[in-house]
Amino acid sequence: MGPMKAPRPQPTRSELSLLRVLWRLGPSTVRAIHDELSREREVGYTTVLKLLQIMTEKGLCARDESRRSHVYRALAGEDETQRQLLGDLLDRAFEGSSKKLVMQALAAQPASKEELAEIRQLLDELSRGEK
Amino acid sequence: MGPMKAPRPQPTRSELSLLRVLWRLGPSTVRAIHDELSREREVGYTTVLKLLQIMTEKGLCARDESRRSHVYRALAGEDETQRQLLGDLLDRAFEGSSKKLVMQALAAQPASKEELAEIRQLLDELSRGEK
DNA sequence: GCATAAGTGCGAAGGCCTTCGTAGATGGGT
DNA sequence: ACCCATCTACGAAGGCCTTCGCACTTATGC
Repeated sequence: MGPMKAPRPQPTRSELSLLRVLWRLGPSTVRAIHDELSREREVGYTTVLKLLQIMTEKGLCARDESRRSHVYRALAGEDETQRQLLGDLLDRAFEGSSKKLVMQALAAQPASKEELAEIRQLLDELSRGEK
Repeated sequence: MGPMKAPRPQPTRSELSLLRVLWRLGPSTVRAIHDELSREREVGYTTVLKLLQIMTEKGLCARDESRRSHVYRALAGEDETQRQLLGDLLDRAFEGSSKKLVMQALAAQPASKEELAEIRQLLDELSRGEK
């Protein structure tokens, strides 16, 4: 048995909002991240900085200190994070039934016809694999 | 415009775990809820009591005090709560795209063939309405 | 070179969540 | 009537999250 590596912790609410910015912009300075985030909500510069430092400690992102303005990049992937959050919600609120979850999601937030078609296609692939 | 009635707050992690018990058991005493919850994790009796009191204040449940042992019942419905949680996650992590959410959910937590069929059926209904 | 702007690090306040101990009230059995 | 088990109420501790002010450092422009 090798050493157990700590799984990436689940991002908190505000950490996730920073991750979303990072996913959108790619590696960025605090300044850039702050500016981008400020477009959707008011937030202090040092708040963003502090959060990024915490996220770096937790392994959610990494930073390049070679320049004076450090450059942060996400370590947590978007898909990985989404699946992590979904898995958690699945356990907490849907007794692990992804069918229930999917049906509630579709019922609550109707998707467009095109999107429904894409989902159907995925469904087909899954059924085939499942056969 | 009538008076704005406060929307039901989103249940916290542990509130949700109590709601799940209430949904399963129906109206119950603290004792019964505690016993049931104890089957899955260790928790103090007064912890459950306190949480139920808080939930009552928040409007997540209501209690009948006509007997000495108060009887609690959920006010937040299961479907309603699930949709609320999904909606929140949708905003926070999926940029509001239910398609992305559904596809990640299906990819991450494969459902059985039967379940996939049920989902497909729902999809058909939605497509029809969407036409 | 010096003032100013921009950047990082530190620490701490305040809020919410979770948990539970303890006190006091109430009912049941003998 | 009394004792014990059961119940509710209250408060508070501790943890994590979020936010930011302040001090210090480092580049930039005149």
